[in-house]
Amino acid sequence: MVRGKVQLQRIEDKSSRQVCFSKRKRGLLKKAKELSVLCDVEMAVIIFSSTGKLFEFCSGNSLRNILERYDTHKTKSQEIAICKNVDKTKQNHHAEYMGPSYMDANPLQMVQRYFEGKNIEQLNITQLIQLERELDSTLVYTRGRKTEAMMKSVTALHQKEQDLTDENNLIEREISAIINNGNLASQHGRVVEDPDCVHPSPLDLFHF
Amino acid sequence: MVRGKVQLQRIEDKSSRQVCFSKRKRGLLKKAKELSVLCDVEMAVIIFSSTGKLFEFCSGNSLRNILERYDTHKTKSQEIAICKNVDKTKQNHHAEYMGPSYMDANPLQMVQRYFEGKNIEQLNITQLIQLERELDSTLVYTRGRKTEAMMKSVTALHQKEQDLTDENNLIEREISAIINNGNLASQHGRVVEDPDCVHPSPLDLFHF
DNA sequence: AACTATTCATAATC
DNA sequence: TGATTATGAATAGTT
Repeated sequence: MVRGKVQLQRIEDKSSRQVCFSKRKRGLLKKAKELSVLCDVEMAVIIFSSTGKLFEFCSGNSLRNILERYDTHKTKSQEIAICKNVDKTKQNHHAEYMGPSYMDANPLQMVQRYFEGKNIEQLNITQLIQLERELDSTLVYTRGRKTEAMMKSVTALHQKEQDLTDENNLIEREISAIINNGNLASQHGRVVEDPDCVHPSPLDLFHF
Repeated sequence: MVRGKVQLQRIEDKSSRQVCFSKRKRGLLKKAKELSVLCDVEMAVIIFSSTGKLFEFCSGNSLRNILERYDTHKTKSQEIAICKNVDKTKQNHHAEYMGPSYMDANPLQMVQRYFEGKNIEQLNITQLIQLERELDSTLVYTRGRKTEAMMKSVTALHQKEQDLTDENNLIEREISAIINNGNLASQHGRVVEDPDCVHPSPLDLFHF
């Protein structure tokens, strides 16, 4: 019996998670087969259980074929793909609330603690290969996040610079106006033009 | 309204098929996301519509990572063959058991969970750089260990091969001796050459 | 694109 | 584990 709406968050109890995985995996693979047959589409599903076991589905005969088609498709429209990914990550940031346990710890410490526990000296080859893969993907992820963060930072700095420039221009204009007014007042009492229209800042060219 | 059980076969009407695809694709991707989040598994879904358009889903950050893991998994049987050898020679009592807390989550999920909760604006770039450096050096170290372990494995295999070859040669000589003894007894005391000099094993070529 | 009448998936329970 | 069942979710057909 399903009680209330299912919360979309990691099931903490290991056993329940395993049972849920088993059931939902079956359900998903069934749905995948239905979709591929009913709608006559080429598709692939790859699932790694938390124990590292691989489950897969593909329409047609070969998953490898689909992956190749995927690669072809990707290299063809690489720029678009990159844009999409950026959008995805942007959305994800605001997506959902995370348990506090991960918010508190420093990620560096977290990772260090993890590797201390592993005792790399004593791992066998299989474990080393697995660890290498984990490290690699974590590194890729981290680099991505770093780049993103740096880009954001650069953009923010640029915005700040722009704001300050604008402010400077404004002040400059005000000073000019005051000086001109002073000149006018002392000379012929004429009013100055709006400086906004007269002197557009050259820095405007750097908008992006 | 759903009338009767759905037939598992291609929907012939193009329009209905398109509508069905649209609906079911959404459903499937939703289920995929639920499975990946609830059960904390790594997975990917790739769908090509009949019009050639690509739809995809992946847990974590990169579908490419998952495909790489898939490839690695597929070629794993070779690795296991190599590993068994070394694991036997160098018993790893210590590595066998590790605290379950560290074995459960992989570092990528750990790091992702940490950063997903944060807004990009709040990210500490210094933290990310430190993390990147740590991951990079651990990765380099791990690769070194892996290479070393594999070399040892290969050496051990080679040694085993050498031993077996020696044993074979010994047996061969014994057999020759027996046969020759028989010949001597029945013919007239002629002695055969040392088989070692006559038939060097081709496997000797693989010394390194 | 909405709206239901149904079937389907599955969380809880045994 | 495996089966059952009450309930929420998905969706085929209709508008």
